[in-house]
Amino acid sequence: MAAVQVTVRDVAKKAEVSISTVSRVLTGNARVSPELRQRVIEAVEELGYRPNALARGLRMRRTAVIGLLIPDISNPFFGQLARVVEDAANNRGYAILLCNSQNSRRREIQYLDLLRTQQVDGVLVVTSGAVGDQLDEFFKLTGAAVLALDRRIPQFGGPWIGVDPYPGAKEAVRHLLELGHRRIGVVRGVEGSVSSDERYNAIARALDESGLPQERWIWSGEYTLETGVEAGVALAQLPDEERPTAVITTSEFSAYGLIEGASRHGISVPEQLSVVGYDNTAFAEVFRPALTVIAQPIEEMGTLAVDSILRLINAEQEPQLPPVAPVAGALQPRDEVETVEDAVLPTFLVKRSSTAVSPHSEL
Amino acid sequence: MAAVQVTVRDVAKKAEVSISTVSRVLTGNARVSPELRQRVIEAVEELGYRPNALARGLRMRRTAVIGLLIPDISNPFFGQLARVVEDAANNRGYAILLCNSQNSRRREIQYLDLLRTQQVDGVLVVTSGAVGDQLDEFFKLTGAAVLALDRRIPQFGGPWIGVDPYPGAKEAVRHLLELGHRRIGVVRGVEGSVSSDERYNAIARALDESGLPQERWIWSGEYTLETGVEAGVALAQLPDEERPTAVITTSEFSAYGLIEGASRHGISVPEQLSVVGYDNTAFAEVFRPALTVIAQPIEEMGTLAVDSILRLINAEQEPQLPPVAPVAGALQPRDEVETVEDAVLPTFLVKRSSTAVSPHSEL
DNA sequence: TTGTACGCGTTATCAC
DNA sequence: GTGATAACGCGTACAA
Repeated sequence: MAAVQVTVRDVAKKAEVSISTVSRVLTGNARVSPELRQRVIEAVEELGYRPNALARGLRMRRTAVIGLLIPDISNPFFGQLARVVEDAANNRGYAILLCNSQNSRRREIQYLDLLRTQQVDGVLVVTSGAVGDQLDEFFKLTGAAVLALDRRIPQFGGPWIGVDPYPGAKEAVRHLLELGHRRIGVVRGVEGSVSSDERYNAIARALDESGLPQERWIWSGEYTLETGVEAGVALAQLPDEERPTAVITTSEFSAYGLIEGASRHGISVPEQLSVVGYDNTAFAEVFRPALTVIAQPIEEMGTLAVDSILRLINAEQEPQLPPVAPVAGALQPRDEVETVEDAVLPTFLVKRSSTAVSPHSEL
Repeated sequence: MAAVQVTVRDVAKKAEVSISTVSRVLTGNARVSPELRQRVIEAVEELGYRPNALARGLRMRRTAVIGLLIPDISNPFFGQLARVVEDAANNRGYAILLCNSQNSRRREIQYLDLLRTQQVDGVLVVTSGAVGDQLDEFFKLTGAAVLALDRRIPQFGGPWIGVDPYPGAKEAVRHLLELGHRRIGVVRGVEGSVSSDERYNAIARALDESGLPQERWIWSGEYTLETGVEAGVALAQLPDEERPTAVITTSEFSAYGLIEGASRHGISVPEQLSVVGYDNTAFAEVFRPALTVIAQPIEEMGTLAVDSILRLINAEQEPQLPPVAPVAGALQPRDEVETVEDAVLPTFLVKRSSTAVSPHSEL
C-alpha cells in the first residue's frame, strides 16, 4: 500500500509559501496575510491534507485524547455513560480511548500503563477495584488529568464526580408511603463496598426519617439477577403478615430478579409487592411491569465529567473551532493546572408500573 | 507539575550504554550482549520508563491503535460487540479508539477524518449509513486496514464479517412448527435497508421451505419498541381464526414491544401467542417471559473481526510478548498487505419461554 | 509578516 | 555487538 502521507511541506510547496506559514494558518496562532492564507487553504483542500496527530502530539505534548477506564461496556448503564462521555468529548474535539477493565484490577493497572505510553491528556476512571494509589502515581508520573467518575475511589487524591443516592431514596420512600406501604424491605449490594454502602445508607436514612423500621427485611449480594431471585424467593416464604409489601433494590438487575423470584411463588408485582429498582437503563421501561427506579442522572454526570476533566486539562480556553475548514482544531499549549471540585449529583425517582397501592392499604 | 518524561536517553545514561542499545533491548530487533541487556532492563525498571507511543508511531508509521466506528454504544447489542472487540484487541496489544456515530452519517464521516489524523492502523466499521465510498477513499488515503463488521456496506470494496440470518430463521420456523404453529407472522425492519432485507428474506425463505404462507402477516418499521407495540395491537384486532399464533421479529426490542402491545389487548405470551426475537442481548433472559431468539454469535464475530483486521495490518507475526518486563510490546514493521475474505457466521436459535405450544395445536 | 532551523522521542542505517 | 546520526511531521523561537 504505502499511501504516502501528505505533509505540511507538500502544502507549503503547493501554496508557494514556507511551512511555518502553513502551520500558522492551520493553528491560527499567528497572523498571516489574507493572500497567503487563502493560498494555503486552497492547497490544503486540493491535497486533502490532514495533520498528523502523532507529530503534533509529540511536539505539543498534548494529544487531545482521553482515556475512559470503565468496568464493563456491555452493561447498559456503563454503555449509556460511555455514550454521553463520548459525545461530550467529541464535541470538544477530544477522542476517547476505550479501556474496558472487565472488572479486573489487573487489567485496570495494565490499562493505566497503556494510557501512559499513549500520552493521553486525561483519564476518566470508573473503577471496579481499589486503584487509588495507582491513580495518584499515574498522575504524578504523567501529569495527565485524572477524574474519578460514578464510583468514589478510596485513597485517591483527585476529584470525583458522582451521585448522591439520598434524594432518590427519599423520594422512593415517600412514594411508597403514599401508596400505603408500611413494611419496606431492601435488597442491597455486598457490604463493605463503598458504592453499595452509600446506597444502602441513603435508603436506611430515608426509612429512618419516615419512622419506619429499616432493619427487618434486608437481603444483600452482588448486583445481579440471582441476588434478586434469592431475595424474592426468601420473601415469598414469609408468612403474609410478616412479609414486606414493598422492596427497594440498589441495582436494576436485582429488581428484575426479585420480581421473578417472588412471582415464581405466586407473589405478583405490583399487586402484592411493589418494587423500586436503581439505575434506570433503557430496559426499565421495556420490562413488564415497567420498573419504578431511583434514577441516576447519567447525562449530567457524563457531560459534567467531560467538562471538568477538560478544565483540568485546560483546554477550556476556546470552543476550538477549526480555523481552516477541513482541518481538525489546533491544540493550545497547556498552561497552569486548575483544580476541580468534587461534584455530587442528585438521584431522582422515576415512577412506573412496578409500584402500586399496598395490598394492606385502606386507601 | 510538568512531570518530565523519562526518555530512552535517560535510560541509556543510567545504564551507561548508548540509546541504540536501549532501543535494541526494548524492541528485541537485534542482538545485545547479556550484560548490557541486563543493565538496560534494570535502568528501565528503576526509572519506570515507558516508551512514548507518539514518537514510536511517528517513526514506525504504526500506532497499534484501531478505531471502532459503531452506531450506538448504549445499545446492548453493540455494547456486547464492543466488549468482545476490545478484549480481543487488547489481548493482541492493540488499543481501541471509540467512535460512536450515533447513527449519524455526518458523524461517521467526521470520525473517519479523526481516525485519519490519528494514524490508526485499522478501522472496524459497523455503519449506520452508506459510507462505502468514503471507506474506500479512507483506505486509499491512509492505507489503513478497513473491515466492515456486522452490517454489510454497499459499494465498499473491503472485506466484511457478518452473520447469516438463515440458519437461525430455519431453526426458529422448525421450532414453531414442532410446537404446532401454522400461522406465523413477521415483524421486520424498514424495507430497503440491507440488513433488514437480509433478515426478512431469510425468514421468508425458511417459511417458504416449510410450505407455510409467508405473505399474510407482515408488519414493518424501525427496530424499536414502538414498531413492536403497533404490530402487537394490530395483531390483537384480528379475529381469532385470522390471527397468527406465532410471530418472528427481526429485532429484540420489537419483540418486547410486540409482547406488550398484544397483552394490552388480552393476548398473552406464550399461551396465545409465541414470539421469537432477534439479537440475544443479556436482557433476553431477564425479560418475562424469557425471550426465545434468533441469536447472533457476537463473541465469534468480534474475535474473528479483530483477528482478520490484525491479519490485514500484518501484525499477526508473533504473539508479541514484551521482550522487557514492564515495557509494552514492540511493533514490527509492516510488510505486504494480506487479503482477508468475507466471513459469514451462522445465527442460531436460543429457546426460552416466549414460545410454547400453539393454542390451536392438537399436541 | 515571512522563512530557517531546531527539537519533541523513537527506530533504523550506517560505520566501527 | 555497539555507538553516533538521520529521519518521522509538526510547531515555534529566532532571524530577516
